[in-house]
Amino acid sequence: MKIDPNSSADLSVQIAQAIKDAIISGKLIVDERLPSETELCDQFQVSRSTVREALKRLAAQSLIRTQRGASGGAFVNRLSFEDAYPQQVTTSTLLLSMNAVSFDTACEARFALERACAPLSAARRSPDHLATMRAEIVRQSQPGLTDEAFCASDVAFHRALVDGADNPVLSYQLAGAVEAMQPLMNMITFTARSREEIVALHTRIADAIEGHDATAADEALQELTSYTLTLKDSVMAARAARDNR
Amino acid sequence: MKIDPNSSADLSVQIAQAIKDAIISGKLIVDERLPSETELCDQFQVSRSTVREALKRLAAQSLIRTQRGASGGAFVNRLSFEDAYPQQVTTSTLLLSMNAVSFDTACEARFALERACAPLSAARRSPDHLATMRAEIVRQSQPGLTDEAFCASDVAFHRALVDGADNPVLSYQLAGAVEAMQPLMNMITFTARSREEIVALHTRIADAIEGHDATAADEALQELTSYTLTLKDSVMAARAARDNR
DNA sequence: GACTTTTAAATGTCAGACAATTAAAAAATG
DNA sequence: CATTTTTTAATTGTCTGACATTTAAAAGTC
Repeated sequence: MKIDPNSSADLSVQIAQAIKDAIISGKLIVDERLPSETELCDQFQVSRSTVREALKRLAAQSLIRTQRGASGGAFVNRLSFEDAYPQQVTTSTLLLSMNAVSFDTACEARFALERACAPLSAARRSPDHLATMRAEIVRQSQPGLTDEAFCASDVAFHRALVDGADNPVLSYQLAGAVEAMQPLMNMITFTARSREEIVALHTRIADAIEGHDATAADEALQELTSYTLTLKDSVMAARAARDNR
Repeated sequence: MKIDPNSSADLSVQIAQAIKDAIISGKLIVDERLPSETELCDQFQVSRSTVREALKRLAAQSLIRTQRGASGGAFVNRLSFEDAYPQQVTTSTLLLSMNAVSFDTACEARFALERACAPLSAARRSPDHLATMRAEIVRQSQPGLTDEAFCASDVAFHRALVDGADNPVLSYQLAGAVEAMQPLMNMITFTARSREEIVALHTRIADAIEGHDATAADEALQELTSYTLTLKDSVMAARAARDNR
């Protein structure tokens, strides 16, 4: 691991990159201990603050973890799917909010990806996933539910659908797409009528998944997509009318 | 923005989280300047090193950028899709390599997601995307190409297919799935025969996309999926035979 | 007015100290 | 000898103060 003394980049950035490269290339393996901060100072010929800033950069990306005390230090972290989920969700959420991604675009992406999972889920879903889906449908049918809770349950339902595909890579990728939609969905206030419709479609999806019927699941998902867009259009139209009043 | 003095978490972690929350919740908006390091020291009642470590954590996640000099400081960064791509690819790559995700699982995820994009791409692809796909097919047909270059071109082809859907959210999500597969694909050494087959399938895909034929594109992608798995199986079998010799 | 110089504010880096934590070694205890 | 307690040393976390570097704005010069 070496840094370029002629580079204009900050030293802590260069050091972080050097260590990151070593991890990606496999020169540093999971759970391996990095040299102590003092040793890294010697190695890179920089002060401890600089080394520490580099290490904090890596820690922020879950590439390393640190432990205090004797025989402590920085260790290469096994990047687990569990760790990566929330980061993926945060990033996706910020991408949507900061780049003014339209509801239609986000919705299209979400349902396109979800429809990709549905056939796999229909083939492989466990009783557990099915039970989760059914439970969320029950929750969604309860009258007193707030809009936020309804949306949260919606997310949980779709997460279960995706997880039913039993492919951690898909679940990870979809986590961002599905959960990041929640703030956008929250903007829609659901009437009793629309909730009923959504619950009906969710039930159709759950039935299809239970019956290993990929085609029926796909159809229901497609209808849910267009219904969601219809709903959004009517909410937007109503708002526009109110604002012009 | 406040931190909990009773928390056992590192101060720099708490401060980073407080600022992150402010960004996510919208209390700090894009391009807004954060207080200077000295001001943050006063505000959180900690030393400058601690504040700096917190800021480096945020910078590592592209949430802020810093500028030196007068009227410099830390600014809330607009998280662009371009910035998020490489992070997504790195994370996905590490997830695959550190969690011993099987080739089959990764392959399934990749093609499932790609098939989700294909119909949209067939409907909306620009001449530009089509030209890229054709150009990569030509490159893949050249005899002297190394396996690495062939795989890189393969990735470029599929990226163009995905980008043809003209949905930045999809492109972002797929970047991880498609590019992270490259190291795994590199493990397969492509014979002249298999390259021919792949180029033929790519041509069928490009033709279908050009003709706005979603069904044909999907069929070709499905065949490409099973061919890829066949190829991997034969390579693995050949290796096993060699090792037992 | 256009150019140059100076200044001040901000981040980047360094050096050294002490605090807090923790595992292991050493000592005490039964 | 086995177990518990104490000590020690290594390591990260935090603080303080200094200086270097960069940069935009202000001041000065022609």
